[in-house]
Amino acid sequence: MDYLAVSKVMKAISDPNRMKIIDILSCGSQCACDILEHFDITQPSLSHHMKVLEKAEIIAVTKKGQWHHYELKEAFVASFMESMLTLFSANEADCICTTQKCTCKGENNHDKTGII
Amino acid sequence: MDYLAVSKVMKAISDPNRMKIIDILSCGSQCACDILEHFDITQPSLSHHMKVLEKAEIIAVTKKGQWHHYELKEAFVASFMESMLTLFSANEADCICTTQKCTCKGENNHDKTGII
DNA sequence: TCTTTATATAGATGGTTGTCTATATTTATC
DNA sequence: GATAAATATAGACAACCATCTATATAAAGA
Repeated sequence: MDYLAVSKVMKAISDPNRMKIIDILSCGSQCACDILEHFDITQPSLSHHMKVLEKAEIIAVTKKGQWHHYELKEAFVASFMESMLTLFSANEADCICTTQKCTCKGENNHDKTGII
Repeated sequence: MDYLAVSKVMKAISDPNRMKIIDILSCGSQCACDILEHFDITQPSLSHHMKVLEKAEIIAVTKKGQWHHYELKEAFVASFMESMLTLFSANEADCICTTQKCTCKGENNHDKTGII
C-alpha cells in the first residue's frame, strides 16, 4: 500500500471546510460562487481549497463562461473507499506483517508459535 | 455531519507513518517496540504517533508489565467507514443542499425548476 | 469600451505538526 | 539496590497550512 499517496489524498479531505465542500458536491455539481455561500471564508480561501481538492483529483471542473462548475469524481470515491477497506482489513495475503520481517518479542496474531 | 470532529480523526490517520501503523495493527495487536522495527523514526517519534492515534480513539492500549500492547478499535473502523459513506453519498433527506438555503444562480441537482 | 461579476494569484502571517535530542519514568532482572 | 529495557515527556526547530488583504485576469452585458 502506498501510504504516502493515500495520506496526501486524506490530507486534502481532512480540513473541515474541504470536507463540507465534498459533502455539498456529493449532492451534485455546483459553481464556486454557490459553494461559497455555505461558508464564512473569503473567495480566495475557497479558491485555494478548490485547487487542493482538484490537485488531489477528488473533484473535477468544467468551465462554462465565467462559471466554474465543480463535481465530485466518482472514480475517486470508489478508489478511496477501497483504500480505506484495505487499510483497515487484515488481509494476510499481502499484509505488512507477513511481507516484512517481524521480530516480535511480544504477541503477534500471525504467529502463534512464538518462534518469530 | 460534524465536519470538525470527522476531520480531526482524518488528520490523525493522514500521516504516512500513522497510516502504516494502522495497517500493521489491522493484522492484530502489537507492542510499541515491535511496531517501531517497521520504521526509520526514533522511539519518541513513534510514541508521539501512538498518542495521536490513541487520543483520536483509533487505537486502544493494554499494558502488560513494561510492554504496551496496541490494537485497532473495531468500533472506530465501523463508525469511520460510515462517516465516509455519509460524506460521499447524496442523501437528500439531510443533505446540506436541502437543509441550508441555496441561492444558486447556476445549476443545482436538487432543484431542476430554476426557481431557487 | 466601461462596468460588473466570477475566479485566480501573490504575498504575508499566525498556527499546527512531525521530527529530533535529551532526559525521565516504569518495570523486570540480576 | 543497580542495571537494562520499554515507554513517555520536555523542549526546540523547520516545514507546512489555512487564512487574510490586495490585486489581477477573464468573461458578460451595458
